[in-house]
Parts: sequence; C-alpha cells; structure tokens
Amino acid sequence: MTDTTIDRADADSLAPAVTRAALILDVMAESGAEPVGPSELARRLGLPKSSIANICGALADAGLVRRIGTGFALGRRIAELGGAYLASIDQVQEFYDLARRLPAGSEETVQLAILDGVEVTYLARHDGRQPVRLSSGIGRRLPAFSTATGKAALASLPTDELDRRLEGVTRLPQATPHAHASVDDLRRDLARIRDRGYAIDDEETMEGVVCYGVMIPSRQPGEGPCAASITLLKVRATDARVSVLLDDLEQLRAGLSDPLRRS
Amino acid sequence: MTDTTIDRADADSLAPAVTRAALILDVMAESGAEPVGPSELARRLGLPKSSIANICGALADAGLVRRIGTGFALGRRIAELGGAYLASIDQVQEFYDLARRLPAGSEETVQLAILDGVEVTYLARHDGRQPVRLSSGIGRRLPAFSTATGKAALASLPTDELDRRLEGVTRLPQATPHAHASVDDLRRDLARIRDRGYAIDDEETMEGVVCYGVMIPSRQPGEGPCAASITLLKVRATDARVSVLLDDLEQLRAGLSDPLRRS
DNA sequence: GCCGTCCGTTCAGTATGCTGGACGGGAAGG
DNA sequence: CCTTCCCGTCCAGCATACTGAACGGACGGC
Repeated sequence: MTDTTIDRADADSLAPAVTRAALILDVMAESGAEPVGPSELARRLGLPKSSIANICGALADAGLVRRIGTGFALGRRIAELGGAYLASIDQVQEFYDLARRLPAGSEETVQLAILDGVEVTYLARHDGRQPVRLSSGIGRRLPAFSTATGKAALASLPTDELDRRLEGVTRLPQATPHAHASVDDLRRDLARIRDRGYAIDDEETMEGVVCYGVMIPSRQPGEGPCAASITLLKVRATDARVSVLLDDLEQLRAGLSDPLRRS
Repeated sequence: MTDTTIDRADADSLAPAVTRAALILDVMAESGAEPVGPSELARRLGLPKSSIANICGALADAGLVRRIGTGFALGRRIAELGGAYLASIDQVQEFYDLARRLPAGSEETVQLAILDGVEVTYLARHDGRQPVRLSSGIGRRLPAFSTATGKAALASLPTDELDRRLEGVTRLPQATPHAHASVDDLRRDLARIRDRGYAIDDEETMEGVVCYGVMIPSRQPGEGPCAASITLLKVRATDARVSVLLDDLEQLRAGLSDPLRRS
C-alpha cells in the first residue's frame, strides 16, 4: 500500500526523464507534506540516485516541486496547472452555476466526477449547508464500484467496453461492509441502475452516508463519461427528500448534457 | 500576452527533458481546452519538433496530458496531483472547516491564497450564499498589488524582502481604474495596511466588488506567507457588515495561525 | 569521543536520448 | 482533380544527459 513497488513500465519511453519525473510526482503525492529525499525516491522507484536528484532539481526549478531542507514535496505550480485543467473543462464551470441554483440540492453536497478505467476522479464539489465530513476533495480518486458517480458512469458504458474494464478485476475493495463483494453483485447493480436511471450508494463508501448519482455524457473528446451525485446523511434521506433531490439531479444532468457550444 | 515568448532559461538544466516538459505544460495551461500540436509547441518554445513530440508522448503515457486527435491538452492526472498538493497543506483543510463556521463570513465568498513573488495563488475558496461571480478559482494566479490577499501578504514582509521583490517591477497591471498606478501608491497602501491590520481591495480587482484580507503566517517550510480574504459586492458593504466580517477574518487568522500540530 | 551508517552532492566516461532532415498523409486552394 | 502547404511521424548520427562510484558531512549508537 505504502510502496509504489518497483518501476512499473519505465518501459522504453522516448523521454525517460519525463516518465521518471511523473513517477516521482506520484510518489510525492502519496507522501503528502512529508519531504522525500533522493535516496528514498531512488529506493522506492528502483532508479539511480543521481538521476533522481537531477530530475528533482529540474522539477524544483520549474516550481512543480519545492525543496524542503534537503528533500522535496509537491510545489505550488502543480496546483496552478491542476486549476488550469479544471478551468478548461467547461462542464466544471457550469456545474458550479447549476449546483448553486438547485432548489433542494444546493443545500447538500453535490459532486462532479469523471470515469477513468475503473476509478473516478472528482472534478468539482458544491458544499451545501449540511455538514457531511467527507474527506474526498477535488482531484481525489476513488474506486468506481462503490460510489454513486462511479456506478452511474459504469452503467452507461456499452457492455463490451464494460467487460474490457472489468476484465482484470477480481477482488473489489470494500470500504464498508455494504459495498459489493463480487463483480457479479456489481453487474446486477449496474443493470438496476440502467433500468432505474440513477445510481445509489447506500453506505458503500461511508457508514451512515448515502449518495445518488446520474451519468452525464462527457463533452471532452477523448475523455470518459462524467457523473454527478448528491450526498447526504442517511438519517436525512426520507423518501420525500430523496424524490426532490433526484429531480435536481435530473436538472443537473440536463444542464450539463446540453451541448451548447461557444464558438 | 498570448505567447510564452521564446524559451526563458532552457538554461543548462541537469534534466533538460523535464524542464522542457514543464514549459510544455505551461503552454497547455494557457491554451485551455484547445489541443496544441507538436509543431505549434515547437514554434512557441523555440525547440525542436521531434523532441517536443517525444516529451509529449511521455507526458501522455503518464496521464499528465491527453491526446486530442493529433494534439495535446492537460490531462486528468494533473488535477489529481494538484489535489494532492492542496490536501498536503493542512491549513487548507482547516480553512474549509473554519470558513464554514464563521458567523457572518460563511455567507460570503472567503478565500485562502499564498504569496509567491509578487503574485498570489489561490489555494481554497468557500462560496457563501451571496453570488459574487468572480472567475478566479483554485490554482488561479493574480497580481498581489491589487488583491486584498496579495496586499495583506506583501505588507507582512520585512522591508528588505519587500524591496527585493518590488525591484524589477515598474508598471503595475491595472485591472480597474481603482488599482494602484505606481509602486509608490502601493507602498503607501502597504503602510496603511500594517497600521490598520488588514488590507482593503476597493474595486481594484473588479468593479463593484470589495475585498478585505488579513495575513496568515505559513506553516509550510519554504513557502511564503498566506492570506485570507472575504469578498462581497460593494453595495452590500455597510459599515456594520464590514465590521462583523473583519471580526470573522480575525477569527480565521487566529485559527489558521494556531501552530497546533498533529504528531 | 569514536565509529558506523546514511544521506546528498560531485564528477568523468559512456551509453543513450536528442536532433534535423526526410517521408507520408490530410486539408485547403486553384 | 491536381497542387501546395503544413502537419505529425520516423530514422540514423552525434552530442549529451545518465550512470555508478567516490567524497564530505550529519546524525545516532556502542
């Protein structure tokens, strides 16, 4: 869990230094604020210490990492580039506008995520009034199997594409006992989702928290489908409340699917 | 403005490919969602086309950029890394908690930024009830001269450090006619801020919008000072309202300065 | 206080990634 | 339809970025 074990696919890249730099950034992302030195990076990646030091120096000059004493951690410019990526996706901007205007949903936690393989990356979040202390922030990756966004997106895939993605998957990570234990369970859930039109995460991600998600077709070429979700405490999820929240989700889907294009 | 003009400091880096990769990412950040091809990158950076293509290939394999047809744009993993950077700064997490609990401020737009040279980068934002359609999102960079956060942070610098940063600066970018026109104006404002204890951006960033900012010492080693601000429409900025908002800012400052450390 | 260990940095030789030119495909214009 | 231009990709020779070992310093333990 803690080790990125070995170098997966340092495979003959046409620009090895860049590939390695990306691996270094990944390690630093895992390490959080804790600075990582060249030696440790070299050990974890199985690469020469000198090369690592050179690459880290270049990354530091670029502002992508910062020196802390003699070690390194992610730098400010990473956040700036991340912001630029999010700003480039017009659905993100529209999401914020729309989420704020939802009659009921604006009170709750509303999220936008994009499917990538069998995981989802959260792109935007609207924090409502209700305090749901969920730790996942923007840029966070979670397994698609147990999240409303992930399941809504998976359910939208053509069956052959879905099969391809589930191919290598045997064991599903279970954050809570409510999460699906097997791929078969997941497939049955996906079928129900296709039928029903929306996905439910009933305490699968976190105890006491439920989540409703709908799929949103991505406008970005070369990107997977998106999904939006509304999260709330299970004790507050009365039938009446859920009903209006689902209406809001539908409204959100309509607004974000709308292929309006600025020239 | 649109061109990154030439290659500034391709200067003998110890890992040129990495330095170039960073420049490529910068160009893509400027280009937004518009894909950029190797030829255009080569032209804008003054670098060989083949090398660019190789580096872009490596970046794409790493997920840092994505292929759009035959061109490239920023990729999802950039956002993930940016999220990891933000998550690594504990002041960001605490900011969200505290901003939500501010008696008056929670209704308004509250932001957290960090000073970098003579610019600020926004690290976090709390959106209140009041719709202030300000475009600056997380990761956005703005000149420190005309923002409440930037001025609050600048005012906290030792004079020699301030002088060093203002050295090369001659002309200040003016987003609105209310922004400072000269460095001398700025210096006078900074003196008032030191006196007063907080900074005011009175329609300097956007017409009809005022902003109050306080400096927050950074806990991150090797990082500049931070600042928090509350933004609201000028028509709503009555003396009474501003007074309670300033109290909230003070509370925010106290909470974020507090050097509580988890082991 | 001494020594063993580990770290980050330096340096020269060499394998190797970078370069510039050539190739094939696509779109726009005549 | 043919031409022209421009783009992205491929390839071999050369310059150069990478490597591995050695160096000096900092800690921690025997």
